[in-house]
Amino acid sequence: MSVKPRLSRGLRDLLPESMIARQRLIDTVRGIYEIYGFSPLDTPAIEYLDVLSGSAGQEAQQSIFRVTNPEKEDLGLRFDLTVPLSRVVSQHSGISFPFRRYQVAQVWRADKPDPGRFRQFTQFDLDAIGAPCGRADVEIIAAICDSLSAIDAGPYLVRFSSREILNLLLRRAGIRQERAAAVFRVLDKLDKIGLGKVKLELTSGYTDSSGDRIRGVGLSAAQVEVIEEFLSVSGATRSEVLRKLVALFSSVPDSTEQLDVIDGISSTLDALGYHSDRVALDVSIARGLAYYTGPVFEAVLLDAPRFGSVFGGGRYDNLVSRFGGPPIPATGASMGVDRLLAAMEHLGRVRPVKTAAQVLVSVMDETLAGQCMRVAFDLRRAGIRTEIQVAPGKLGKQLKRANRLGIPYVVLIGSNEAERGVVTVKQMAVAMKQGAGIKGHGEWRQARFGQREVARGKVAETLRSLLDHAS
RNA sequence: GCCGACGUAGCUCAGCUGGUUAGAGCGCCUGAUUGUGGAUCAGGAGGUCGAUGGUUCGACUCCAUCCGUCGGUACCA
Repeated sequence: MSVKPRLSRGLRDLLPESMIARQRLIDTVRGIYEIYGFSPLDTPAIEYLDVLSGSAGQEAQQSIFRVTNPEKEDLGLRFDLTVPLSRVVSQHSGISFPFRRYQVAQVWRADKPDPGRFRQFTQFDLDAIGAPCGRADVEIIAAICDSLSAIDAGPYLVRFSSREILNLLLRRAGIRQERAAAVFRVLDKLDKIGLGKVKLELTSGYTDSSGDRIRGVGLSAAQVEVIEEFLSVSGATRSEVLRKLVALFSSVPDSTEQLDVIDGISSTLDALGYHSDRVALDVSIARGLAYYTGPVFEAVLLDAPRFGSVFGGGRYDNLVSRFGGPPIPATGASMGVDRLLAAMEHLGRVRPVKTAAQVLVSVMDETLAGQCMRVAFDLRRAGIRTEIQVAPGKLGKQLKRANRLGIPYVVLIGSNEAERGVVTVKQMAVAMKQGAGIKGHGEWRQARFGQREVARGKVAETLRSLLDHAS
């Protein structure tokens, strides 16, 4: 009885066609983070369950994939990279702060999968631990911008706000701090469900179209009015929004100090060239997450708003202290690699590439295979990504393979070439263009479009110049 | 998690109110002067009809449960 090949729910294979674009994106972003002087970190996929679940509520524990080991300990797969990071900085006493690291790795959540949302997915995190509010947040936001620009994701907007601004709102509206998490979670949905439903959910709740009862937070009408007034604060620039916030919160004690922090971040961003057209102060950004304590931010692709935020992050000054010791100020952001790729694919900004190979060295005649191999290795040593035909087959089949995989050049070495110490270089695209009008099979075959003979010693040089001109 | 729809070849689907050997297009493989992709033509492979149980003389078709997919909603550290 054979085993049926299959994958469990929410898991998927990433075939070469997906992996090539993905790795290029990751390489590009890694380059940005290294330019910023961040260092790489890796941690195990498996952590102790209590290490993972401490920070999150019990509802969060449900989405942890549980595992065990031969010692029968309770373990789980990491659901993000921030919690393992806070373990690392608490556990390794030799670490010197600020600890600025990046990490790209798989994480797992046992949630219901949705389009573009899987149970195993990749996050690319950038964090600075031991960095108080200010420059560290600025450089995280700047790195988000530089990454989105570098990967050519199209127009984007980083929106940021601050938990402290939201706390001012709570004080102005007379909402107790214990309700903060519930209120923020509802506010975070503004984009998705609109003001009307947000207001309902903040008060009495409502019954949605599927008949599901949505529980309300139970605020008073007067409190919701204050929130609505706050949410209507907007402006063309960050400084305009800030001016309005200063006016709005003038009656709340200490509000200017809190808003000065945001003002500082905003003006530094301006000085560095990150202006309001791509980094907006948007008071509706709450981030659902409970552990944020200061600035919070997220990024969307403006042409693909339905994919939601492709970066998310914020300041979490208390997270590390749950492993004991003093609070360590920290800030960071996480790129949703899968979501970002899905959005860019949707926008046609990811060119599908089936293979990394630029050249296929065909093998027409097994007795000449040695020569073919030598040519292939000459190309490889010249830095040209080269596949050599490793399975037997007719030339037609080999060309078909190159065509299908999108390999732009094929090197042909048969007895004709071998006798004269040359090889034939075929440019697949040129041949396709030249043969466009041809109807008959025989004529097509004999025309041998897009081919040129090159001396054996010049193959690498020739292909190098062809490739350079093509790109 | 909850509500709803759906599940037939690798993909997109057809299959009349239950009735013999389940079809098409695309894709794939082979071939059409043995050293040439494409187009065209000719062949071919591939499905225990999502799984299990039930109703029936008989089930791809009806029923139940499970699994999965899609849509909505919730969640998203």
